[in-house]
This record gives sequence, structure tokens and C-alpha cells, in this order.
Amino acid sequence: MPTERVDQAIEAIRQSGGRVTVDRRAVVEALDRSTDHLTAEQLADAVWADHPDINMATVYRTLELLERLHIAFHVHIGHGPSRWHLADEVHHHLVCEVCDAVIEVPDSTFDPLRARLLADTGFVIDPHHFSLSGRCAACAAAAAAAPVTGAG
Amino acid sequence: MPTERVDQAIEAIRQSGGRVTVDRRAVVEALDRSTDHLTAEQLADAVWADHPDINMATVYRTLELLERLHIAFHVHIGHGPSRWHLADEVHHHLVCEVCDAVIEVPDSTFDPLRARLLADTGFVIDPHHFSLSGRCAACAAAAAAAPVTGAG
DNA sequence: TTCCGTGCAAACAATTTGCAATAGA
DNA sequence: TCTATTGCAAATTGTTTGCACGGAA
Repeated sequence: MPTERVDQAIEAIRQSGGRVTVDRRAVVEALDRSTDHLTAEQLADAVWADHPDINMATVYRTLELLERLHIAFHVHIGHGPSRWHLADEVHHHLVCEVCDAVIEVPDSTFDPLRARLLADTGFVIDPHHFSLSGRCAACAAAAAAAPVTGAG
Repeated sequence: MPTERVDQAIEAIRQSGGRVTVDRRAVVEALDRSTDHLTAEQLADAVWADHPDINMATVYRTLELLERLHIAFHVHIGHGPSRWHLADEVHHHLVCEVCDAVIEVPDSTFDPLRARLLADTGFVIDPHHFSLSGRCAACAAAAAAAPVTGAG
């Protein structure tokens, strides 16, 4: 049972002149099903659960299409590969350098910074593309208790 | 004529029990010479100006060492490869998605956000690792004048 | 019917690694 | 000397591409 998000995405593909194929639908549905942000590989795994024959290249090409249509986006989180998600309420990611935990924060948290940067430099932040790194509460506390030394 | 930064880096390598080699010194000096943030490849080019025989793998291994010693860091700016720089005054990068311009902003700009995130989540921002993306003043103005349409 | 989308396999870019030779301390 | 470092070439990882075939519109 396709959700509204899926229907909208499919419709947007059609509107843009693209063809609605089984493969594309499968990718959109897999994205829609997952709450997390998936790597292309994880997404392919999810797609393959129902459609084992869909090619990796098709997954990548579909993601590219979806991003062009502003239906999906990728974020860089920590070091690994890009992670993909459907357009949704905007949020940012804090990634712990130590334990790799990902903490989501609402976009509004960035409003003061956004205003400041706009005033200072004219730059308009787009929250989609990058995460902020640092240390989560637990790892920051651990680091304070046992600071890194040169002798590590 | 090695700068103070170079001397300090070399000394730190020695202190950590590492050997001070021609190759490592060359990489540190190339980093020190450049004002910009260089990709590993650009850095290798700079190294090769004086030492054409130094291997790419050695450049990567040296960068890894320098990062472990907190002498150098890499940042992710826009899409391409990592970019490297010596430890310096801390600053953040704003990358324009449209024209790829990189704008540096002082760390203090982030103080309010830092305080807010610390209070809300306990997360401690480390400014080194990621850039923020968005649109620079010029491209934001252009976008406002001629907004993106589905019809591209 | 007419192209667009797909599979396949190969190209690609950035980076890492194993192993024998070499060169700092 | 003794072991950390290097060169080389090959492996890895994530992603893109060219081309001939097959399926949406």
C-alpha cells in the first residue's frame, strides 16, 4: 500500500516527463519504508528484498533522478558513503567522532546562526548537505575524564 | 627556511617516537607553504615540485600520521576529495552549492549555536570536519531573481 | 512505434594495503 | 643494528558511464 509520499514522488516523476518503472517505484518505496538515512548499498538491500534483480546502477541512477526532482536528498554523515532520504521535515545531524552516534536536531536550532551568517556574509545555509561533527554527551564526558595525551 | 610551524610539527613527530624523514618533512613544508586547503593530490603536486620521487601512498600515510598527532586535519568541502591543512586558528567553511565558492567564518560565529547544542543535547561541536553548504550572497540573489522551476 | 530506462561490465576517483627493499635512530 | 618507513602495484570502496536490448507511453 503506497503512502502519500510515494504517490507524490511517482507523480512528480511522471510530471517531469520521466517514465514510471517498476525499478523506480521500488526505490521510492524502499526509501519511504525506512526511517533512517540509508546508504545506496543499504537501500539496494531493501529494494532487493522484493526485487532481487534490480541493478545497483539503476539504484544510483534513480537516486540521481530523485535528487534532481527534489524528491530525495543525500547527506554526508561522518566518513562513509552518502546517505539518502526522502524530502521531509528539515533537520540537521550531529555525528559523534568517537562513537559514531547520530543525533538529529530540528532546523530551528540553526535559526540564530542562519540569521547571523546571512547578516555577516549574505550566505544562506542549506541544511541538507552536511552534518556537524563533534562529541556526543557521553563521549565528551569520557574525554574530559581521560583527556587524549600525546602518548596515546 | 622552515617556519616555526614546520619546526613544531617535525618536533612533534620526533616526540611521538616517529622518524623524521625527508618525505615527511617535505609534506609538512608543502602544507605549511600553502594558504589554501589542499586535496591530497594538490599537496602531492606541491611536494613533487621539490621532491618528484615521493610516492602518493607516502603522502597519504604522512597525512594520516599528522592527523593522529593533531598537526594537520582534513575537512570535507562540497563534494570532492578531503582537503588538508595544518592546525591553525579554527574556522568554518561555507560552501556555495551553485558556484563552489568557499567562505571562511571565524569559530566565534558558532558560539551561540555551540552553547545551544550543548545545553539541548550535551553535544560538543568540533568545527574541523565538515563544512556547511548553501548559497553565497551572489548566487542566493540570482536564485531569488530567477527561481528554479521544474521545467529547468 | 519511439525513445527512455535498464543490465552489464568496465571505467573511475580517492584511498588503503601487503610485502620486500631502504634508510633513520 | 634494528625496526619504522617507503615504493610499488594491486586491492578496495563508492560511484559513474557506454552501449545494446527491452519495456513504458
